[in-house]
Amino acid sequence: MTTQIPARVRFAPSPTGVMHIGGLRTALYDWFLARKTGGQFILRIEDTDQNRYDPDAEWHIKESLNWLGLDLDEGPDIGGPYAPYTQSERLELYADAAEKLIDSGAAYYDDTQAEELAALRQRQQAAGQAPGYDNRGRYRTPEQIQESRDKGLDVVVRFKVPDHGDVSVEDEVRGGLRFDLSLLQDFVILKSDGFPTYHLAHVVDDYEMGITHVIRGEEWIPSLPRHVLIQEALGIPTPKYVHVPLITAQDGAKLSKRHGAQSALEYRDAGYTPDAVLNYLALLGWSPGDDTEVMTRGEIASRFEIGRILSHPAKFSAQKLEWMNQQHIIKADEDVLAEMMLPYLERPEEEGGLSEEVDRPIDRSVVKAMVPVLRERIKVLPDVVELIDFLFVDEVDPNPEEMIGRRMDEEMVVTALNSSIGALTSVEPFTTEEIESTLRGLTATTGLKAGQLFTPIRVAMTAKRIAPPLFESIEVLGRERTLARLQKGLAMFEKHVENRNG
RNA sequence: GCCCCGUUGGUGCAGCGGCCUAGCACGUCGGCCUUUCAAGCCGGAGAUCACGGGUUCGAAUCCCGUACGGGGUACCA
Repeated sequence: MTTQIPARVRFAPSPTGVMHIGGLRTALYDWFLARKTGGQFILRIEDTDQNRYDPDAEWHIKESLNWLGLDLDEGPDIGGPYAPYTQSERLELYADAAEKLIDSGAAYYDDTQAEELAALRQRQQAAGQAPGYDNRGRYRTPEQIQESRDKGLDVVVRFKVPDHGDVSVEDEVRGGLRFDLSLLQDFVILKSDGFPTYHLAHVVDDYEMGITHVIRGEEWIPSLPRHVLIQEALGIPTPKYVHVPLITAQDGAKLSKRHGAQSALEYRDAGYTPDAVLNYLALLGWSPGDDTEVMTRGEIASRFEIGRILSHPAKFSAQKLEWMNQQHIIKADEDVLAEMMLPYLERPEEEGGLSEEVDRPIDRSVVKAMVPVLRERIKVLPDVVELIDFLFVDEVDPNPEEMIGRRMDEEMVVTALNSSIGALTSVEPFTTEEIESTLRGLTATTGLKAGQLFTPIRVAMTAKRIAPPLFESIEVLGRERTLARLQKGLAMFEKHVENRNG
């Protein structure tokens, strides 16, 4: 591996709602780059929009990062050499920068009011012109501005965009980008409430914090020239810009609520493992260059390369995510997997957990014992609930009719149950291996096929047609409970037949 | 409208001028295995590499145009 300069990257969400998978994927790439290069992964909260501020959002963001295991080197809670990491606490910095730009003539105070701007836009549209600010505030005198201030009118700071020329920037995933400045109007950098706009704030902070790579969604490409212009005017360097492609839904549109679960924590609650989500998301817009798909986070981090980020949008596939989750569940460490399953089993019944009659905490040794046969049968963690709930309740209520499997008659059911009760009574030791060889031996003495023998047992034991492998289940259920269920099943079946026939 | 980005089977990717009669994976279909369900294994179907022009001995790969998709055009990020 070539030696690399440690990258300082920041994930800079604005706290306006839940954290969606698009943002999560950006955070992922930040983290991968930082970890691969031995740099720092920083969280910066961009709360410069007071109107859209959502007090729960910051918690949600941190919780999401934490769940995915994206550990921070610097951020609001843990601090760091460039604290504070919340923009609303750094307002002077932006005000200073704005002032500097005004002093140098790169920016100016503008007292054009919102209504005036709206009217302008309306007129432009009515005339079939492109809507946009017409730079009318450029030549206000200090006296005029002061007068507006005295009257309590809104005053903003706008950046003065050159009327001609163009700006060229290098994007790490798309290459050289060129923008015609004659198409760009003067834009606001400091709002009338004293807060900066994104354009000013992120440029100032990225410089102050020594950010080397700005990784963000491609929706930012059109405003790239603004950022470069500010940097030039401030006399600060341009960091490397990395615009990652959007993630879209199956219909090609932006992922939204109607496309199902989309926030990180919803995936957690639905039983996806952090590693699977991490792996799947990483591949949505990046690939290692060969056909490798299932990878650990360490493998991804070491193979991650900015140059291999795709430039076209990716469609989110819930199906492939499920498959990915399954792959990670199959590969996970047994003990870790058992621990991961516990919360889904123990959560309230109405949230999908085990029946209320089962006491919490549940016996984790039961879960642990079943993990080897469960892991390849579930796509998401909560799938285990209905697979092993029969092991936690005192009794089950089987449907006698289901005991009659394919190519079976009633007598076979009775034979199967009777013979297995006899055999299991004396099996010693009561282990999966012994149970299996004993029960299989019954096929010779009873003349039943394996399926004919095991179907009644399965249904009597679990009250299900679909269940985990029998022998393991019997061992875990234990001799007493197994026999009790088989006996009850047999009694139920005989009664059922009696009723039906007579 | 204008500006920007993109376009390989239903989906995600590989491909970086000849090794491509386009490879892998998800999904789908069929088979094997099998106590149910899975997992696993084997095999099949599925792509005029968006379209049209160039450049070249040779293009999915380079250039131009068109179409289509997405993004942007705020005192939102």
